[in-house]
Amino acid sequence: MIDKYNPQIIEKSIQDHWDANKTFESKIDDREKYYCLSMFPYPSGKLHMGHVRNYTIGDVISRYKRMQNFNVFQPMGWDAFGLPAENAAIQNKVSPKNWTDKNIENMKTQLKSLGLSYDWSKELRTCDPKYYKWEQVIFKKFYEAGLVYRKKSLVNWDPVDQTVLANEQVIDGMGWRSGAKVELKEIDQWFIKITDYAEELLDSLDNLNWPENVKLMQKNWIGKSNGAEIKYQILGTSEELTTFSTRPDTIFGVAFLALSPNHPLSIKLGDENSEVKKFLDLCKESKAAEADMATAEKLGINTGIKVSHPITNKEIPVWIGNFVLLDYGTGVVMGVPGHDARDYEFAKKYNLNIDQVIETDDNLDLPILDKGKLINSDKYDGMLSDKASNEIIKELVKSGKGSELTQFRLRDWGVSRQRYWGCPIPVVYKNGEAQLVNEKDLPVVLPELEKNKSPTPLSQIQDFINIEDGVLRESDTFDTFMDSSWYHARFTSANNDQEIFDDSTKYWLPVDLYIGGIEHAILHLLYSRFFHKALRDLGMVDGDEPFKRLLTQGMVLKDGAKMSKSKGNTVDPQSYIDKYGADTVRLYMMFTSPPEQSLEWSESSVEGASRFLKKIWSLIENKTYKPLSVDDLNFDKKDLELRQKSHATLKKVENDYEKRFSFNTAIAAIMELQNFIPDEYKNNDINESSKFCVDEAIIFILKMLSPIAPHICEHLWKKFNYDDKSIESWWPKFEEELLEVEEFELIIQVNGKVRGKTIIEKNRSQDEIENIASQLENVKAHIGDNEIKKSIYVKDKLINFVI
RNA sequence: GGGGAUGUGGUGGAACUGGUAGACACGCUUGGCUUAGAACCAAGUGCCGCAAGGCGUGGGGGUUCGACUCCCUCCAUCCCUACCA
Repeated sequence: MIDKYNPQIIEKSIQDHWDANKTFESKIDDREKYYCLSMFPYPSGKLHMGHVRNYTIGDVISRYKRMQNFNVFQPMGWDAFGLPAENAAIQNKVSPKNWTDKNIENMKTQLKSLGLSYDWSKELRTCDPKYYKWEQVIFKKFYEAGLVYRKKSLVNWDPVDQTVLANEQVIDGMGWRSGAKVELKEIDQWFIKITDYAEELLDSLDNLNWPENVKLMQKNWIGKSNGAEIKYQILGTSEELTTFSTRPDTIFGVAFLALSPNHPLSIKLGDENSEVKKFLDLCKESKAAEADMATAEKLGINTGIKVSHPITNKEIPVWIGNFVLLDYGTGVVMGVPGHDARDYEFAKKYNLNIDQVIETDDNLDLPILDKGKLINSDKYDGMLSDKASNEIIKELVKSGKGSELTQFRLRDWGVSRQRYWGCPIPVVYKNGEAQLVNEKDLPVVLPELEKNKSPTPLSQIQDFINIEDGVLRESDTFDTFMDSSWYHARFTSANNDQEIFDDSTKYWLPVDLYIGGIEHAILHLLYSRFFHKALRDLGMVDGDEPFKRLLTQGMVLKDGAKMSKSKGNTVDPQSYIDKYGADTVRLYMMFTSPPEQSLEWSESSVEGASRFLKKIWSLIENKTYKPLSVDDLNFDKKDLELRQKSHATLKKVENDYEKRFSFNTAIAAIMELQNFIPDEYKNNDINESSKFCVDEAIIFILKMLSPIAPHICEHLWKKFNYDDKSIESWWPKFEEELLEVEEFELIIQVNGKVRGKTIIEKNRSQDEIENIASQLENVKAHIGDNEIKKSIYVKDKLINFVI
């Protein structure tokens, strides 16, 4: 009698067994290591579908690698500092710490119920002083290495709440809580010189086994551009305005210069002129986010100042433009309306000259953005853009009005946050002068909040910031991207209180495979790469890159949209785990979409996944392995076909798991194999050769499926009783000679359309093939009386007659 | 605004290197089992057409003997845009 498949019972008992035996704790040994890391979650309270998908992918690969005899390290931890904890604390009157701790506890239980093979003995949480102590140490070392400095920069300021707002907290220009009009404000902040590594961050992308789109995004983000620095003398003074341009070939088309509203000259003019001041104030009613800046209506004001063109000496007006960023280039743009879309829009609006200085073959309407041939450019007329740029730079160098310059779009990393729930920046100010806290005095511990008191920025906690007369503590915390830039390395030495990294770090790093959401393609991954390189230069880690291979998973959607509380379209994974079991949820996640694409949630497909596991269960549950030797058996055609299918499936699944991360097609192949087993083979009273073949298929199916559905496979493996080892202790081998077939299906096309199919032996000559193909009735009918002009033969695949 | 992706039946997807479009599932239809339903089993299922056949991978154009795949162009959706993580 077949027992019913009851996932709740078997999953719980196997998970308890894993826990009790510390099955997934890793130790250094002499096997090849494999460090498989999934991006750790922000402990928001509950797992969401994106987590389930991410962590299932990582677990499938970890389990597969373990079966391939790799020494696998798969840790898990918590990105535990951040804004949501502060918001929840204000809303629910609990401290951010308690809220976070409770969430972690809950989510950890959920992760365990998914059967994820984590080494929990290395668990980290970034809000733990034992963790962030080392972050403060790193910051100090960066400071000593000259990578840290202070400068003013813009933030979203809520004048009512008197706080700095994150971009997402500014809604339609208003503070989300106060509703007050948000303004840009300049404050002093700590910066890390990521730009020192811009060139290397760009160059070493080439060697990474990462998706091309991610590498491209990083490349564009770093944004190396070659151009020129060009100086314009301000008329009536000896002062100059310096601009950066990637298109010096368009210099004869300059119609205006535009200053950033935050440029020192703009601020000076604002102090002198109330109209300018009004305009600068207007520019402050913006949001710091680039997308908002770039889509805002282009506005400007003429300063009345004029500069002289460095080549023609013509007078050029200087404007202030709200679209000019202080942080990029020199904060001054040379406006060439004929050949730049933004400059064109600006010039149209304010009736400035629009001159064409570049000509191309196909473009007629200005602005012409492509390179081409110069016109209206004096002695450079007729020259091509690239050559002209070089010549013009030469002339500017000669006259001392310019030079060649390479610029990066990448800006230094502002790490200061004016918040409570973050890692304190280990600095004190003695009489206003910043000093790093001594290493022996680290960590600077985040002060606890008074009971039932909402969190406030550290600057308002007097006991914390006032140390003694004339000595104040820094009140900013670190950007949480700091916390997540080095956790992958700390996992390897998680329990070492004496050193940040140790011999284990040397053994496990780099991460062999890093898995996480595509939304982290730029910031988190770039910061982590930078950290790794900076730590390397401090002699703290080896190698140039932290993540050898990267897998970016797509979003989990419902009704075509990202699941979110505000849209009310969330699906709670836990209810599905409770109802169907972890194996079904894991199988569903892996089967429904390839990992890199977005996944549309579908209720009924979960049923389908569950149905497949039930089929596997009823196929195997009442069967036991029978030891037989191939040499004593005589296989008939059907037996051999099944063996061929089993081995071909194993080969395909290996390729899909390893090379393509294509779990959906691997599962489809396993389903095909399961469907391929003849019904009569499913009985227990069959002859020995058939028994051997069906046993082989069962062994392969369980082995291939176990990384995805580990509980049911482990359970059935034990019952099947092939050996007394865990199912994860070895991976089967396919036999290449079984895969060789003598026949194939020839496709016959006439003018590229399929008109016939026939099964024939391989390795025939083209003449033979043509002969056979043209005999087929349907092919004959389509050729008719027409002459065959040409025939194309693709060996052992198809023949195409062209008439 | 800029950067990066995606678009294939009623649905999720497959086609890996330019060579059979729709594997594998879901759903649906019909039949079996059942008092009935659920579950399960079997057959069918891209669209139009009685059929022969034609059409078909977001729209339009191109390259090729042959295009989901390569090129141009347009449209829609999603991700990132430096203080959400």
